[in-house]
Amino acid sequence: MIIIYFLIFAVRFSHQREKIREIVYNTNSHPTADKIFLEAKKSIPKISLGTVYRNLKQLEISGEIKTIYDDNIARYDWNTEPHNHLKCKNCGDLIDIVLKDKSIHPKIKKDFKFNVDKVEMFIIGTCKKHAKQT
Amino acid sequence: MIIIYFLIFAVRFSHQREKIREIVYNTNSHPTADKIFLEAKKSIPKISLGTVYRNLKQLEISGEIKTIYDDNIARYDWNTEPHNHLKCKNCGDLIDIVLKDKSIHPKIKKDFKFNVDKVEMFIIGTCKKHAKQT
DNA sequence: AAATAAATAATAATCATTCCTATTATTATT
DNA sequence: AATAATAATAGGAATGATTATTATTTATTT
Repeated sequence: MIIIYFLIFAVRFSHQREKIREIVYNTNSHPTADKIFLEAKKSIPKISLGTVYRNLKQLEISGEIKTIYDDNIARYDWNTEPHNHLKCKNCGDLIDIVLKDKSIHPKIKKDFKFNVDKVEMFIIGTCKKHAKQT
Repeated sequence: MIIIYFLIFAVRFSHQREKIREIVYNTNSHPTADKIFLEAKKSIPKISLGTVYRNLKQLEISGEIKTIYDDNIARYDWNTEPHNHLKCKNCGDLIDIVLKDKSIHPKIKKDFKFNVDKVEMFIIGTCKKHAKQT
């Protein structure tokens, strides 16, 4: 027996979603849902936090943004290309970096029989603004 | 002027803390606070979740255990040596691995003027139990 | 054994996030 | 342009993880 599901999912235009997308795409600091909410409020005063979360999830599903977890809170990133983050323990800033080294993938596959999809890396330390001179 | 602070912090014995330490040290699955709480309850029925969290934090501060964040919940690890985790997206299991390659430290220091303390890496994919054959 | 102060149990509070529902807004159809 | 269908919203309640509060208990010192 063959069962075919058609999931018809009509995504309609919404001003709120446009604004949320615009905010994420214009922010480099990996904002939290709350930051996005406060920013969106400036132009859409009645917007609700639930709307922000719902649309962020939808934008993530459609591949337009990426969610990253910093300790236990979600942050949102316009950069959907594979990349990693430096986190300064002094200022909390997240800095995007691209490490193009893919050599660990085959190594992990060989050593642990584990198929790697993606590597989420948080490199913790002190950024140049806060480093003591060495 | 020289100011010297003596922070006298008398840590007293407690059965609850001993049990919590014992549970973490005998569990390889990176248990959550709740799991530890349920396990501790078996021998200390009146233990409270607050006690579990308070002691886990204290054990973390004293360097006896390590906290890792898996998406948005905290897990606890007896392994305080630098290591990383493979996370299977099917079963959610976390597998400890040690990647001894420290070559990214000087590279990041050079390229980004960023002093690396530690690298937290979550390698997401499918473990051997759940991998399709390739 | 009495005095002390750290640790606890129980519970309230908080914070991020998700869920619920009556209402509103977008889009397709007449 | 009006109508119908239904996706999206605002507002608020609910949830789940974690932290804070406080009266009581317990380990240690005197």
